[in-house]
Amino acid sequence: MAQQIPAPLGRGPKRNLFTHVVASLGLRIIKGELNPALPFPKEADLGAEFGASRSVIREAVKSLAARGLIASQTRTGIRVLEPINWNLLDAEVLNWRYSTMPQAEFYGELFEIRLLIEPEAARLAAIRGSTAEIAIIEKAFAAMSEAARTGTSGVAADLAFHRAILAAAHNALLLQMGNLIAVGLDIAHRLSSESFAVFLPMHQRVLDAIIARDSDAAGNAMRHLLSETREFMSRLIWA
Amino acid sequence: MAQQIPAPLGRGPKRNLFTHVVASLGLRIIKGELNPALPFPKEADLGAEFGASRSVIREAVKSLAARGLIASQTRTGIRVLEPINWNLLDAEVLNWRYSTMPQAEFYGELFEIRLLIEPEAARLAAIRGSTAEIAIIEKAFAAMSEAARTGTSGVAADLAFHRAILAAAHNALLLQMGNLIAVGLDIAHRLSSESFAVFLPMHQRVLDAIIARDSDAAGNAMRHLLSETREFMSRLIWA
DNA sequence: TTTTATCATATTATCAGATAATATGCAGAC
DNA sequence: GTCTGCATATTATCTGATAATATGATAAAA
Repeated sequence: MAQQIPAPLGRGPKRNLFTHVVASLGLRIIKGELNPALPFPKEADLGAEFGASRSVIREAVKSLAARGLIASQTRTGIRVLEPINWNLLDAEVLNWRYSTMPQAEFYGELFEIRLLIEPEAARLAAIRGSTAEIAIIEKAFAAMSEAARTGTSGVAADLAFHRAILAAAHNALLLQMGNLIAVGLDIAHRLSSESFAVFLPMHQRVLDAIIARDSDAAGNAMRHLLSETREFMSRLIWA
Repeated sequence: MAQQIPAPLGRGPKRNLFTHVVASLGLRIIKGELNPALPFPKEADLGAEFGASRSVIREAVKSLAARGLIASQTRTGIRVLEPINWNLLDAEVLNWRYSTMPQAEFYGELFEIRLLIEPEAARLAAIRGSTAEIAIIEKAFAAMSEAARTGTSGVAADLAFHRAILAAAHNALLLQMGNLIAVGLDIAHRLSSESFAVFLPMHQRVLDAIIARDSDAAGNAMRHLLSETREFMSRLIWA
C-alpha cells in the first residue's frame, strides 16, 4: 500500500514524526489541555490525528511515559499522570514548562533552586575540585571573557562555567541540575544578549575563590552572582 | 507464524517484555557494561537476545532515550550517552544506580542533596504553606506515630511527611526531589525497619515549627533530623 | 439485596514483514 | 589531496495481523 503522505501540519522544525508527536503531546499535557480528568485519545485516534502509524504513536507514548507524563495500560488506555509524577528536570519537560508558564513565575522558581544549589556547589568545588577540574572552570571563564570582548554569544561558555563548578563538587546528583542552569541561561540570553558581560567580574570572583580554595568566599561569591542576576532579570521581565 | 514463547529468563517480576527489556538494558548501562566507547547492539541483535520483536525493542530504546541514557540515529545505530546526560532523578535511573553503586557512596551523595534541599523547603513551608497544606503534613505525622505504635511499616507515612513539606514550599522543582527522598527512605527501611520510630520526636519538632510559622526553627529542625539520620545510617552501613 | 462468578469487549501489547530515509565510507574524478 | 557520487547498513515508518488483559455487563448464588 502507498506510503501515507505526512501531513504538512504547518510550523515546527518537525525533524521527524516521532519527535513531532512527542513534542506536540508533551506540550498539550503541560498546558493542561490534556489532563488526568480527561479521557486521553486512543492510539488509533492519535495515529489518525498526526497522520502517523501506530508504531510511531506507541514510541511517542513510551517516551512521554518515561518522563512521567502519562501511563498506559491494556484495555484501560492512556491517561495523564498527576503533575507530581512529571520529571520536571528533564530538559524537554523543562522547556515545555518554560514556554507555557508565566515568565516571572518560572523564573522565580528556577532561581530559588539555583540559589539553593549553586553556592553550595561552589563551596564544595573549592574543597573537592581537582586541579584538572578547576582548570576547566578557568577555561570556561576565559571563553566567557573572549566572547565578551568579541561581542559574540557567551551562553555556551557561561553554561560550561556553571557546569564545571557542579562537576568539581563531585556529586552526580548535583551535576544533574545543569539542565536548570541551561534553561535559565537561555532565558537570560533571549532577554538580553549582552547581559552576561555585566556579570563577568562576579564570575571572576567565584573563580578566584575556588582557585584559592576559599570555600566560604566561593559560596558567597556565587550567591552574590545569582542574586544580582535574578535582580537584573526581574527588572527586564517587568520592564 | 506461531507466537514466540517468551523466554523464562529466570528471576525478575517480568510484568511484560517491554519493562523487562528497559530494566535489563538500563541496568547494564548504569553498570557500565554498555558504555559510550562500546558499540551498542543493533535493534535486530537486541530482538534476538530478548526474544522480542523489533517493536518492543524500539519502544524500550525510546524509553531509555527519554531518560537520557542512549540516543539512536539512522544508519549510525544506538549509542550510550555520557553520564552527564542521564536523568539521575528519574525514579528508575535512581534505583538502578542505587542497586549498583557502593552503598556508602550513594548514601553520601543522596544526603548531601537532601541536606541542601529539605531544610530550605521546611523553612519555606513555614512561610508559604497554606493551612490545608500544613494539615497534610500533620496527617502524615499522625500516620507515622500510629505506625510506630502498632509496629507496622511507616515508610509510606514518612515519605508522605517529607513530600508534604516540599509541596507546602510552593516550588514545583523542589517537589521533584521527592524521588530522592523515596529512595533514601527505602534504603533506611531495608537497613533498619524500626529506625523511623527513633526519629519521631525530631519529625515532631519540624512539624511544630512549621505550625508555629517559625521558619528558622523549621529549617534547623529539619537539618538536625537529616544529620542525625545520616549518622544513624552511616553506623548501620559500616557495622 | 448483595455478593460472586462468568463472559464479551475494547484497548493496549506483541509479532511479522515490508518500504523509506539517512548517515557513513568507499570509489572514482578532478 | 579534495570533492562528488554511489552502495550499503541501520534506523524510521508503515501495514496488518494475533495475544493479553482490564473493564463492565450479565448471570448465578448467598
